This record gives sequence, C-alpha cells and structure tokens, in this order.
Amino acid sequence: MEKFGDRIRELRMAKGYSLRQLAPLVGVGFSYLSKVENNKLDFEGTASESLIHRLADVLEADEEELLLLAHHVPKRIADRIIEQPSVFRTLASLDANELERMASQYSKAAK
Amino acid sequence: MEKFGDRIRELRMAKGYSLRQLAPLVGVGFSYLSKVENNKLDFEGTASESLIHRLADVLEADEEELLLLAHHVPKRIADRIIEQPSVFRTLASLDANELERMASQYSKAAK
DNA sequence: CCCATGTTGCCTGCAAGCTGCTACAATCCT
DNA sequence: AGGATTGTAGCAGCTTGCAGGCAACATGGG
Repeated sequence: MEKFGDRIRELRMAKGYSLRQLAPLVGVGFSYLSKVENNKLDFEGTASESLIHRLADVLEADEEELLLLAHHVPKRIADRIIEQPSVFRTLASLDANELERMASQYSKAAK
Repeated sequence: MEKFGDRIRELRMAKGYSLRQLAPLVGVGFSYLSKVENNKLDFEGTASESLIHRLADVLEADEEELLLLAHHVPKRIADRIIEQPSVFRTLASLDANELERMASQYSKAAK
C-alpha cells in the first residue's frame, strides 16, 4: 500500500516542483519536506495536519485522502464519531467485508 | 449531553474516593484532577489519553466511552478507519438517522 | 566543472500536560 | 465551636514530544 510520502512526491513531481520550490509555498524548509517524502521523520512521526492542509491546497489534492494516508482521522469524520459514538463503536467491530457491503449500498446513491 | 469531567466525578464518587485519594492512584496531583472534573483545563485542553487510560483502569470504567467523551477517537476505531478509509468517508457523509438505522441492524447481532 | 537537486544528522523552539505549591470556602464530625 | 476533610482556583515552573530549521554532504545532468 502506498505511503503518505510517496503520494506527496507523486503530486509534487506532477506539478514539476523541486523540493526547494515547493517548500516556501507550503511554509516549511526543503529539508523537512525531503524527510516527509521519505517517511523519515524523527521518531516515526507524521506531518502535522496543518502542513497536510497546505500541501493539499498547493498540490490541488484531496485533503482527506492525504490525512488518511498520514494516519490522521480527518476532523469531519472525527466529529461524526464524537456525535454518534455508539454507532461507530458498533461499525468498528464489523469485519472488512460486512463494512464494504454496507457502504456500497450508499455509495451508489452518492450524488 | 454529559461532559467528560462530570462522568469522571460520577465514577469517582461511586467508588467513594476523594480527589486526594484518587490522584495518586492515577499518578497526577489532586488539584489537576479537580480541574479535569470541572472541565477547567488551561486553554480548553483535554486530559491525555494515558491519563484517561489509568482513570478507566482504577475506576473500572469503559475506556472507549471516556475517550469519546473527552473527544478523542479511540485507537481501535482510528485503526479501522485507516484500514478502510473509503468506507468511513462514505459513512461519515450519511445523516444521523440513516446511521442509526444501519448500525441497529448489527447491534442486535452483537455476540 | 557547476549547479541544481535530494539526503541526513543534529539542533532548537514551543506548546501540551502536568507539578506543586498556596490560599480559601464549604461541609462534616464529635 | 473547632478541627479535619474536601473541593476550587490561581499561578509559576518543569518536562517531553515533536514540528521544523540548518549545515554539510552526496549525486546526477549538461
């Protein structure tokens, strides 16, 4: 499965940016970006949510996709979980196949 | 809706502990516990996950319930979301009633 | 050769989560 | 009544994790 850093690199390349070009656009140093792309952050950490937000913006990518790749739960989803804890506790107990079937019913209806 | 601090107070009372008794059992100072129970932490912060863990342990409470009250997403649930992002992105878009109905099908089937 | 690019190790700054007083008010106990 | 226990609150300070910076270095293209 694709890692967060790999995806960022793809997106950056697609835009034709070098590390030194992209870095100022998202407000960090180029060497930090390098570590992000190589998943070499100290202590196995991940990029901050605010950096991911800026990356998604500049690289015109799907912010939630990036957050999830970086193992962050997007706020929109977290908020739903806090609102309806029991529902999500139940859902989280289902196995992968059941969940897929359940969601597929609705993804068809997605406008 | 009940707040985190209120719930902790309930649980502590039920066990007959005073703040000064409970504090050392969970490894914090009693004045800090007081602030936790009154939701008066500096800058609207929340108790750390590790403290919540110890509280659940000592007070024999449901750790996930406490985490959710403190607006943390339990790791078990976060992990499921990371595993199946698209499913949960879909589910998070449904409205409250739909979600309730959906989950109620399964909660009956609970072990 | 130059220069742009990317990599890496070490350093820093800051905020979160707490400590640990202090003082005070309310309630309970006998 | 008075002492003990309890909870509330303010405040200064510490510690640790972590986002990010910096400098030096490696590599590759024209």
